[in-house]
Amino acid sequence: MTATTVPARGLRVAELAELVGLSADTVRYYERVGLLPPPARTPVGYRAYDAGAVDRLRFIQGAQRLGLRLRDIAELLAVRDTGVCACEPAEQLLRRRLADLDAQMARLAAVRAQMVAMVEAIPGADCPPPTPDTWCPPTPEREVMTMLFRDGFAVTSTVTELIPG
Amino acid sequence: MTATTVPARGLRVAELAELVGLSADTVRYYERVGLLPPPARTPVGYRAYDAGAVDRLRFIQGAQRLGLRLRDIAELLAVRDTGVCACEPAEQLLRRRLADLDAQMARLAAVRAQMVAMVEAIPGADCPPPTPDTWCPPTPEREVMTMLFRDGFAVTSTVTELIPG
DNA sequence: CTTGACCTTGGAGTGCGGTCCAAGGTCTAG
DNA sequence: CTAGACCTTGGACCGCACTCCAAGGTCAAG
Repeated sequence: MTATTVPARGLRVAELAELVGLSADTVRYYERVGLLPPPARTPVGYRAYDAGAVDRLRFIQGAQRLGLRLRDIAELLAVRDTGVCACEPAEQLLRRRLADLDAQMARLAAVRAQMVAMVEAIPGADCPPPTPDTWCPPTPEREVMTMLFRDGFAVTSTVTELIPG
Repeated sequence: MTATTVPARGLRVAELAELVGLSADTVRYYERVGLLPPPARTPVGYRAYDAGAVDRLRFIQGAQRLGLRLRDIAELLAVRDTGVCACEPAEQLLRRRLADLDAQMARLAAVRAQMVAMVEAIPGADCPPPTPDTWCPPTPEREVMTMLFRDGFAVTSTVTELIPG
């Protein structure tokens, strides 16, 4: 059930692009790098896409939102195109990406804490002139944040474990 | 109190770089783009850095860990070099960056949830062949994560508010 | 005196994900 | 029939933060 019905003549590149919220250039770019298979052509050489292209682009956009790189997405699509279930490779990719994500979130949490500490420590008008190495205060080691996931998973982070140096 | 004492002859670019964990190329690059002032030179033209350069690089690294771009850091340093307290511009920069950071974390949390949902929904060996638009399951709207900061700040996110489409 | 490790410069290349351009062909409304 | 909006291609360019290169100068050890 694709939202908009595709005319029999096929979609022009700009029409397809607009349907999914990309630029025609981006769609052609995806074709160049192998994410989108070469579409049918009208007698005069215009690209003519069918509904599959819409789904494919939406899939790409979804995967991109998960933080996968085009390179990975291409791999996933290649497997999916086999007709074989793409779940196994997808699961590997997802699990790896999930670990990255958790690390990244922990890092961001630490950074956030340090920034909060710095903002809090900013004095009114009387801060000592350029103390080398800091612009204001050092950050002491302390617990910073707990991430509490609905799936029961939790991470607690401290500043210094994640911001060495 | 800079850890290592700087020889009277000044630090060669590679020595400075090693001291802070960068490459000599990167140090020269920082000079090119205006983050590091042109250092003294030996009679034969070699760069000769003093301890100030070490502090400056550490400052840059710290700011970089906060997610500031070199462009912003240059601005900050320019103000600091005035001799005037850099806190005011720093605070602006930090507050803006803090907002970005919170948004980014919320987005990551939502993405994480969607990924967890997808991984959980992956069937054993019997997943239906390439359903267009998904590789496996859709994500229902649901609460996903609460971030609980030590400073009393909290954010709760749901999937669909952050992953439209 | 030679060898090899450093230093200098300007400029080019990398990876990522696009974005824009020129020169030409096509299609549609008026 | 013409204007203007589309389409085609190959290739150049963007921002970011580096990273590498070539061609030449310098310096310390053996």
